[in-house]
Amino acid sequence: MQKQQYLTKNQQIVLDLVEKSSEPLKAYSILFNVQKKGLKAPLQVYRALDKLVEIGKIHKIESRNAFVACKNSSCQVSKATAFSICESCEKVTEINNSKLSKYLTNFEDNSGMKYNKYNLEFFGLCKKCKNK
Amino acid sequence: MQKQQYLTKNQQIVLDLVEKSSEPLKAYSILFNVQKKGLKAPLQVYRALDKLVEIGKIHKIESRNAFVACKNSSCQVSKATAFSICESCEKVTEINNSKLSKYLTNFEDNSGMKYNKYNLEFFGLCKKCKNK
DNA sequence: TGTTATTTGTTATATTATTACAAACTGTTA
DNA sequence: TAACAGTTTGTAATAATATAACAAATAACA
Ligand SMILES: [Zn+2]
Ligand SMILES: [Zn+2]
Ligand SMILES: [Zn+2]
Ligand SMILES: [Zn+2]
Repeated sequence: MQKQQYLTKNQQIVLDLVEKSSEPLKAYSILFNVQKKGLKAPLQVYRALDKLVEIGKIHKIESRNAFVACKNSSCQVSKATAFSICESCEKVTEINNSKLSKYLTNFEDNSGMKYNKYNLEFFGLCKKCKNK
Repeated sequence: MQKQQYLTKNQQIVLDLVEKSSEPLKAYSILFNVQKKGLKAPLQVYRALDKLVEIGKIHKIESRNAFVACKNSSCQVSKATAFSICESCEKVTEINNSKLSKYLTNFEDNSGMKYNKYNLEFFGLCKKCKNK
């Protein structure tokens, strides 16, 4: 059998919720919201999240321990991700900038290490919060 | 009184331990190791860590929930950090590359957001692990 | 069908981090 | 000095995040 093509029921339930959300969701907030759909234990949510991250349908915002749906159709896997995070309202946006991704994907330093993945988080104030 | 110049006792104890370590340390591992020095509760460690991160003496590796001492003398505050992380042996190195930091510090996208901070984590295999 | 691998359900537990509040210490000023 | 304000510390309790272990159900397929 080749790599999974379809999402399992639990994965789909979790993905639907994350995609509907306008803000990053935390695992236990997801759990609370899918309990009526039958996912009763943390592990069921974490398993779904793990798989969805692996296949690039969602990303984890590491500094917030929260998850967002990928809005970037060219982002099939979670191996080159960049986000902007407002430190006031906590709005998170996935950055889709080909120059940036090219620059980082090709980045090499003198450590002899070959990078195959990166995650970048920018922090600041969004337009709205800046003007308050 | 102006901004704190000297570290408190607890901060110094925690910093000493993190600086001595060749690998990122987790908060509860730090706690275990400083208990003989009198820091008995998680909060004492977390408070020290928070302050040390704030003043740039240490950095948090977000994807690992672990802390490393800053090896970069020009890095007074934790507002522009980049790390390479080996996914096999978990070795972490702070990247000190002025081109990269200049590029990211000056990065602007079309969101109207002004960034004042970023954190970048590269993943891959270090030289040693690559040749296994 | 029987066999294997994957996914799921369930309980328990481990790990990471914060709240709340009282006590001790530090520097300032009446 | 004594009162005070601000900061740091100690302590207990608890919240929030994440994983281990194992049995049951389901899916792929020879
Ligand atoms: Zn994406
Ligand atoms: Zn904002
Ligand atoms: Zn540094
Ligand atoms: Zn390695």
